[in-house]
Amino acid sequence: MPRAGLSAEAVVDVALGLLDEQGPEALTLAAVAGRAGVATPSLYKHVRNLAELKVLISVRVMGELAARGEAALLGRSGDDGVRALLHAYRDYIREHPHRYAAMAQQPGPGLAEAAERLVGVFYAALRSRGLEGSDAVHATRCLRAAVHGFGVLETSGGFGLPEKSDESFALLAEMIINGLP
Amino acid sequence: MPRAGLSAEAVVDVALGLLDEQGPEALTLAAVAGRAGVATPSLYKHVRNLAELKVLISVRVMGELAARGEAALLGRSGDDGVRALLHAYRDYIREHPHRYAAMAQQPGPGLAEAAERLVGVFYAALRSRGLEGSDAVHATRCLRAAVHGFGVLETSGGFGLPEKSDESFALLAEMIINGLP
DNA sequence: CTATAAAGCTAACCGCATTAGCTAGGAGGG
DNA sequence: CCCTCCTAGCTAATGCGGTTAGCTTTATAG
Repeated sequence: MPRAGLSAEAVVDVALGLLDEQGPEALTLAAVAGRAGVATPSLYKHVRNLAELKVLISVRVMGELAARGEAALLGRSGDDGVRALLHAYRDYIREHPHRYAAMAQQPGPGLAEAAERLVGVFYAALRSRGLEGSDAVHATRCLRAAVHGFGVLETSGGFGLPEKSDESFALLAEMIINGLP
Repeated sequence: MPRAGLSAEAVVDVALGLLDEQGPEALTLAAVAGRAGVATPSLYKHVRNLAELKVLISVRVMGELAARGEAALLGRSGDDGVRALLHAYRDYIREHPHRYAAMAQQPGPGLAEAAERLVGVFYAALRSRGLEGSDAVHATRCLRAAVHGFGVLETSGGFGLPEKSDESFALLAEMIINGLP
């Protein structure tokens, strides 16, 4: 019988597939192993345990999100840049709700670098808007809070009424942009 | 040996204590039973299963939060009311971070009523500020998103830098209040 | 004083994470 | 071409948490 040829990266790939298709409940080592065509304990050759797998997933997702944000910022500056970043972030959440939900965690060890890059994107957008230092720190928090909160509420079904959530988000984005110091 | 004299309410009380002191990981039927001085399966006489216990916890927390908001709104109107509501909400999250984290869920059956009351508080604040109908719906979403996002980021350690988060929150609140239609 | 509904208990099962220790594929050196 | 060694993978086993079934006991109503 040929080997499966796994690796930590491959395990994360499989786990992300599972996450996207069946949600966070389904993210179990047994399920990942099954989908990878391997017995459960074999995963431990590539990943220390479930907790570490989750960290690796977070790192991957933070990277994707940061890349989206950086792309949105390309060639834009000022309010336009901030607006594009906010919308790019929210679009990602809508495309991969489970992936995003699996990310929101404390900045434990191993996550610091990826988290820094992600926050850096917000910081960069605000710098091009003319904010620096303490002002930028506070503003970054506001941007992150708004977009994170909106994404969570939207994808977890918190918006029951028929009003279009696109409109709600546009309002939120403009409120924040116009309110920046 | 005398009976423990449990009830669904009492089970929720015990569970909340556990949640507050040891976080969401520790919220296990075994732990609740132990703290209540009862064998694990005995809990099933009061609660259908763990999922239902979590729903009951959510209902309780939503109620507490709604009560806080209603109290903050008493005797205030317009921007003042909205500001007081936002701060009251955030204060609750800081006082009971685990409790709040355990609440954020989809509006499944049994939660609808409590969720409605909670959303109603936001709606009321906005009405006194002069918003109605569709405008109020969009604005409610913005308020909830901002305060939820900020609370989650703040309590999960997302704000690493030394800048005071009180200041950040005040900025967010004012940005939103000034940006209301 | 007794009958009954409810509260509690023990025993047992299942799924999942994790560990220990064995087996075998396959690459590198002789 | 064969031997050796590393390591991916396997099986077996443990422990914990949730859940179910079925028995026992308490307390209360009649």
